[in-house]
Amino acid sequence: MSEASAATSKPAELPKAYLPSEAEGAVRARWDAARCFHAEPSAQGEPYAIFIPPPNVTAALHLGHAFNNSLQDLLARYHRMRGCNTLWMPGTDHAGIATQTVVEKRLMLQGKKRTDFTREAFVEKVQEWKDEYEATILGQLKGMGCSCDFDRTRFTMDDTCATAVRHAFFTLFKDGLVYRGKRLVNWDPVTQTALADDEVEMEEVDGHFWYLKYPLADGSGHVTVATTRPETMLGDTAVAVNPKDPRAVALRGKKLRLPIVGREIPIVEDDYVVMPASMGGDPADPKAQFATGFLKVTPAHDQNDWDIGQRHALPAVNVMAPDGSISDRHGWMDVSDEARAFVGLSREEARKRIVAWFKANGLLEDAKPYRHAVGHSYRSHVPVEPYLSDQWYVRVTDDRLRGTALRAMAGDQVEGALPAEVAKGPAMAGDGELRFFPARYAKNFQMWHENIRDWCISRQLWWGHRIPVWTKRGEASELASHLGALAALDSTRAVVRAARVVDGADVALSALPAAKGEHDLHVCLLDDAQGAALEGAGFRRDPDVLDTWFSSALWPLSTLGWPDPSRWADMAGLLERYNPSSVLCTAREIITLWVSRMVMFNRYFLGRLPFKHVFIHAMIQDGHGQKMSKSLGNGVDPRDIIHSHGSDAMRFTLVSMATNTQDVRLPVDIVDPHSGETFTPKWVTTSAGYTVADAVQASPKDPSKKMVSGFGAATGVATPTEAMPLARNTSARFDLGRNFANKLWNATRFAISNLSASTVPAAGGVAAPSALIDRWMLARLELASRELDRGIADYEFHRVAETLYDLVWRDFCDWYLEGIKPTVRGDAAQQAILAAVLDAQLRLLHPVCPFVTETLWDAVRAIRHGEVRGLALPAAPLCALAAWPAVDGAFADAEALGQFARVQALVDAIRKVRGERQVQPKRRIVLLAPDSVRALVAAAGGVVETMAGLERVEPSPSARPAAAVAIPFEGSEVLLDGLVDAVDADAEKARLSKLIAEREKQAVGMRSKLDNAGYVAKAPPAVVEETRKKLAEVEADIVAAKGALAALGG
RNA sequence: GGGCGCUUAGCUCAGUCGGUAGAGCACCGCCAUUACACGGCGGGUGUCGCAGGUUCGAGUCCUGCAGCGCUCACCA
Repeated sequence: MSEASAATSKPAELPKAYLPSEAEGAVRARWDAARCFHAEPSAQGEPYAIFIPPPNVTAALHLGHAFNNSLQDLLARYHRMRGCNTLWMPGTDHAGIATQTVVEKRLMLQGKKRTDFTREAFVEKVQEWKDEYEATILGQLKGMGCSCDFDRTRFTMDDTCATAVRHAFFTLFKDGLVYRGKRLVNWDPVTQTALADDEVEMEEVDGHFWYLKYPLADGSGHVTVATTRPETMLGDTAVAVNPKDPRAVALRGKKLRLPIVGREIPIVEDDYVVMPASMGGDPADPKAQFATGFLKVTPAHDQNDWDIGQRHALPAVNVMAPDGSISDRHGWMDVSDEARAFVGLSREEARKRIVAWFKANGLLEDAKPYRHAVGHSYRSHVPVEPYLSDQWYVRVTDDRLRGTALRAMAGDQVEGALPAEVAKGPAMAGDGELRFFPARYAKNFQMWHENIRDWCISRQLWWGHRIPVWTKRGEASELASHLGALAALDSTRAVVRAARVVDGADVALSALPAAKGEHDLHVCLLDDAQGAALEGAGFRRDPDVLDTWFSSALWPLSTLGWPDPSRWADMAGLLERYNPSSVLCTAREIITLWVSRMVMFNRYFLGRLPFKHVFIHAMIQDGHGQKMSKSLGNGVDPRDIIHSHGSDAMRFTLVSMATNTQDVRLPVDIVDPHSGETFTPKWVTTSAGYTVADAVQASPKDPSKKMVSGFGAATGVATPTEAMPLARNTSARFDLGRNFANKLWNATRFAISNLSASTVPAAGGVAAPSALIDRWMLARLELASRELDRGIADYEFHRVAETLYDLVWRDFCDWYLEGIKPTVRGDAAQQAILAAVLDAQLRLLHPVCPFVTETLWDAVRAIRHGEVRGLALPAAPLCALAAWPAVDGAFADAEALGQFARVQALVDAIRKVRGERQVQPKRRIVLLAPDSVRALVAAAGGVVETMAGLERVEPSPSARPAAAVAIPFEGSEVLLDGLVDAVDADAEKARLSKLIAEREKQAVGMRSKLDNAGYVAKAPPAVVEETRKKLAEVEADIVAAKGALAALGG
């Protein structure tokens, strides 16, 4: 920093209150201009890297993201200041299904749908949406002060990421870890796409158990099946019974006539079937309570039935169209006249009609209400349909994926032991190095991987990474004619595979010419170069796109230019330097969705962990205990809070809420745009049972004036207009941070005003502080800096906020600044210490409150007169670039801490009397005290006089002055004189009586302890001794107080 | 149903190795003291969810129960 620029920062320029809105923009501009946060792999320092969990581009960020990013920024700034070569990689996620859905919803408002456009035109529309929200999100991050390397901002569908995705898919395909399977998928009939297991949400639904009678084909009776989904009976291909069921023998070999359809279906025996409790089934199994012992088997519409079908070679009859309606065009051939009436019905309508049919035909035995959990699409919120279709899968159950993820876990965080087959897997760099904070979340990770199923990665969407596979279907012999041409393809850029259509099983290419039946010939291409030729030969590119998490899983690789950083500008060296990264900061639900997949992919593709630590933070809930989410629309825009309280205030408050036990509840208010008044909105309950702010709110000042709530705008229920503007949110919770930032501002302003008057240059620095209060302040600083280091290392961020709050407010403002007021202007050494403490404080605070500290930086640096030896605070042009304070352990001064604690206790005791007796603040009083107390007062160097409002200190007199008030202190009696002009004997008696009662209560507790032989014998001697000492003190206090009371004639 | 959390002041939350409970806000007094009213000084407030157990001693450890949240499973 130049002298000239220092001179321009005059203390007089600092306004009386910190105004974030005026400071933040300028600070951000200075950081950006200086490119403070740009990471260069060639630079010095231990690498410290964080990958942002890329926010999806469906909507703007809410406070949950602000929380997540405040913590990441804290970590990034702290480590940067500690000299680490720090990269915080920013970016956004394309969020395939979510983003496509919001755009489709927007089109619906215009009366259009996706299929009115070409694929390219629709993707163009989504792209526009993405551009808008990507800009909004990046702007929000900047507004929050995030120290991301924005030069390196990535998007999961940009060229760099797309290249990584393509390479990853190709590699997995080549290695046999991607396969095509005909399976039941979780099908969303509204968005008409497959969903991964974790995209399905279970919701409690009131349904029924229907008991349907299926007649035996030979007319000899019937069996009764129970079902909650009678509409699927159209696709039944068997009824199963447990072989142990006593009725099974008589039914062996018999057939049933499926009602409505007329299909003749077998009775199969399978021990999967639960027997009813009455037939010897386990009464503890809830299924045994309502099961009939006969299970209808619908392989095409139920996962378990599919498995039974596989075991008994049953056909699968799919009776539904992709939109969930009953259809005879997707695998159902034997439609009877009776059944035709149901074709075309929605699944809901079909259910009603089928139940009615059974009832009308005397085949409905019973119907019982039943509440159960049903899978719903996390996107469209309709029940998911198990649906038979061809999809692409990643074989994550392979040891190369699942096994490596489990072996990555820190040994001490593994519950029990890893499964034997996993434990014996090949060793690899990073094994045992993945650690979760808090540790309990390791279990989620472990359980997920131990029970993982193959991952369905194809999605029937238009927005996303298109699957790079070209397929031709036909008779094997016909397909074989292509083999020659395909063999000529460069094997490093193309992989060919063949699969039987009926079951998706792989077939060796060499066996294809001789194979019978329909086959698929799949060609996976690393790039599109050969695509046109394939299409010319009748191959068709797969229309589907990849699950969004496929690209997210590559984030720590793709953002660094994997597989070949050298092909991108300015990315050389990134991968080596910043992968593995240091920590991933995210929320619980992401452990399975994202953390798991990043670990598997990073280890598979690069042989390394993507990150060493996983920090899982709490969830931000609204005032009603509901998680803030983009889809619910109850999220609060961080820009609203920045507007009402400032960015630092928001950050400080969020950091203080980062405890590692509970989720955080944040009651939210609305700011009336008409009057500026803050009020509690009118709440309404949504159909799903959530409590949200009504979309349109009335001004509390003038109910005729309306406004749109954040919920209204986020859900599109109401559109803001000039007359009905969007109302910002706010929350009184952020007052904490705002007050804190303002306190720091004013303390610094005041300190500067004391220092700028000084002309004393301190050459060589202050050797060792001599005044108690200076020694104490530096000891507190030393303690705080260690506490901050610990809090950050343990990811216990609320401790960081608490430590900073106590340091600045309690120690620095309440005691240090007040205590040195009389002396600092004339004491050069103290000035140097004050200036150094100010400087150090800004640095310690910077990771949490970057804007206010940066705003004060120049002014504080300008008044530094000299160094305090042992407190290294090297100059830096910006606080963001300053070094973390190196506080010498020699400042840890237990004696000063102990002695100052006594000073504080004495001052508190005097103030308490002053407060109770309502002594005017300006009034100086007299302290009459024994030698030990006067020695303490003297050692404090005037601090007691200043803080307690003492005029003078005198020895204890032999006779108590008439107007004096006695207070017990450390077991001796201290008198205060001159409190009031005339003593109020009654008030004084009351005060003393209360004090005696308090002390008696304490004494009783301690005596009963000491009277307990067990306590004295078994408790640690130091604890017993401490109790004795305290009791003696308390008893002395009582004697003193009683003496004073007696002197008053009480 | 399995698993993981949580239940502490009116509110939002801390509470480390077991030693008689803390913070911020809110509330009540007093204070326009020349850093800050986004402030200062002082004040009251608790069957630590319930019931047992271990221990000289339990908010803290153990068991059971209740309620809340998340998560996995469940469409017989």
